[in-house]
Amino acid sequence: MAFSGTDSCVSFDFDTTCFDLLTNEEMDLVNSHSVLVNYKKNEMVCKQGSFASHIMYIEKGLVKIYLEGNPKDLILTITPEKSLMGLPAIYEGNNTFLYSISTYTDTVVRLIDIQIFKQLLKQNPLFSYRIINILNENTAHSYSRFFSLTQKQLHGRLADILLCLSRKIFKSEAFELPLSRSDLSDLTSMSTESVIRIMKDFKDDRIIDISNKSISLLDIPRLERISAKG
Amino acid sequence: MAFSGTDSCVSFDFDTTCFDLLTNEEMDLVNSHSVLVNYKKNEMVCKQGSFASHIMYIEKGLVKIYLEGNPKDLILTITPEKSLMGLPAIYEGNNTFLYSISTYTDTVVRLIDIQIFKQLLKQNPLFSYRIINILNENTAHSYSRFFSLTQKQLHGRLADILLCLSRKIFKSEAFELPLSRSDLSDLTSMSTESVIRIMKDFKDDRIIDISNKSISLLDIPRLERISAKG
DNA sequence: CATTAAACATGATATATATCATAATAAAAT
DNA sequence: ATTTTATTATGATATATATCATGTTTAATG
Repeated sequence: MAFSGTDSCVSFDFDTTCFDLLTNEEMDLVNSHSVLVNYKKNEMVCKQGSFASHIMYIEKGLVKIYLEGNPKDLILTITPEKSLMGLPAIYEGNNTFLYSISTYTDTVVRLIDIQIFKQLLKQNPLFSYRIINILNENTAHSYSRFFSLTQKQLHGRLADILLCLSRKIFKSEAFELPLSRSDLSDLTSMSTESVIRIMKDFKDDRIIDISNKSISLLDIPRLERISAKG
Repeated sequence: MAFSGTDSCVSFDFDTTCFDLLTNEEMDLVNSHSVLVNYKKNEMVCKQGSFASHIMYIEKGLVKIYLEGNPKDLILTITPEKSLMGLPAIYEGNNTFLYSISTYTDTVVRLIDIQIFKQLLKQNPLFSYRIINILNENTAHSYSRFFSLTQKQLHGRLADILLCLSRKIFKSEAFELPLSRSDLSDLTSMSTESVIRIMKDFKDDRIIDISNKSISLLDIPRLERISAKG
């Protein structure tokens, strides 16, 4: 597949922030117009469709960004710390959140006044150039997932997600998964039962090992082949 | 469905260009570093994965932007004139086209040197602010389609596309469709036969009328209900 | 104009995947 | 600790949708 495989994943690399490009005065402005908020596990950080008064930056924690659906949600990305969220709300004429966000772990989020953020974009072109880079990174990621979800079948989609959780989020071949099977199903656009069955297939074939919430990828080349095949 | 319906569509509204925000000197720079190219029907304008030396602006015509897949492509958008394309290639470290583009009609494209475009972004913050708006519009559109393709079934997906072609591209309830059934299938992520069958269903139910390449939407409220229901 | 190729159409069949039903665990709450 | 609730698990069945086969119409080409 032309658009296959390993980058068809969950989140993006860009964890250098954009804030190093601000002057001291601009940084002061950010600090004086932002607040730190602590969220507990499974709390909602923002609600799709509501007015977006702020841009969010995860200082610490892990969240999901998702579209709300009936009966099933669609998780767009799992996003770790040092990430900006809510950027698409910077759109003249409709300042609402495109998606909902909720936490998997206790999470610290910096909420930055959107007007201040817009002002910085308008006055500091290197800052906005960096933001354009981040937006484009997100777009690339989004297309990659788009392709995975629409062109691959169950095994390929789940392989994509497992590879990406390992590489981009937990940066290890073995990790404790805070997501439920139902979350994995919202991430791969399949039923929860299918997630469970395919996890079992992978386990029976010694491609992964699972015990409760612990997952370890035993045969990554094989997972990559499954991902590439579709 | 929370993310249902009418904006789950093919292209975006933003046909005000960004070039009105440039100074005369900047506009001169654009003109001296861009070329107009004429493409015939069914020609490729850019190839996914190749180096992106330029940003593209459609002066006239109609194109598809798509991800190449095997065996099937995934059409991301149908894009009419006065649109910028290739913006995601503005990404430090990997200047390649994320997608391929090819024409449905004879098309005139302005190719703008990407280095000049980047320079303008870095020196003119209002220009880059406008580009951020365009990127965010594209993101909103992309999520909306993402939702449609992953959460709705065939009838809903086709209804979405028909509504959007009518509203956003042809701006009429009756139009000549330059896309083949196979294109509609790449757009809705279903088989060509399914497109044909569902078009027939819609015709039998007097929701649309089709004769050869002419399509007219007879019962838009009904199409909207089909779209909303999934 | 004749010929070839492409697009459209339709029925029969196969299959991937969801849904439903019912347990068995594990986690949370009283 | 014990009840309640959520999560994981597994088999049987249903169904949406793709695939295959074949024919027809439309468009392209020599």
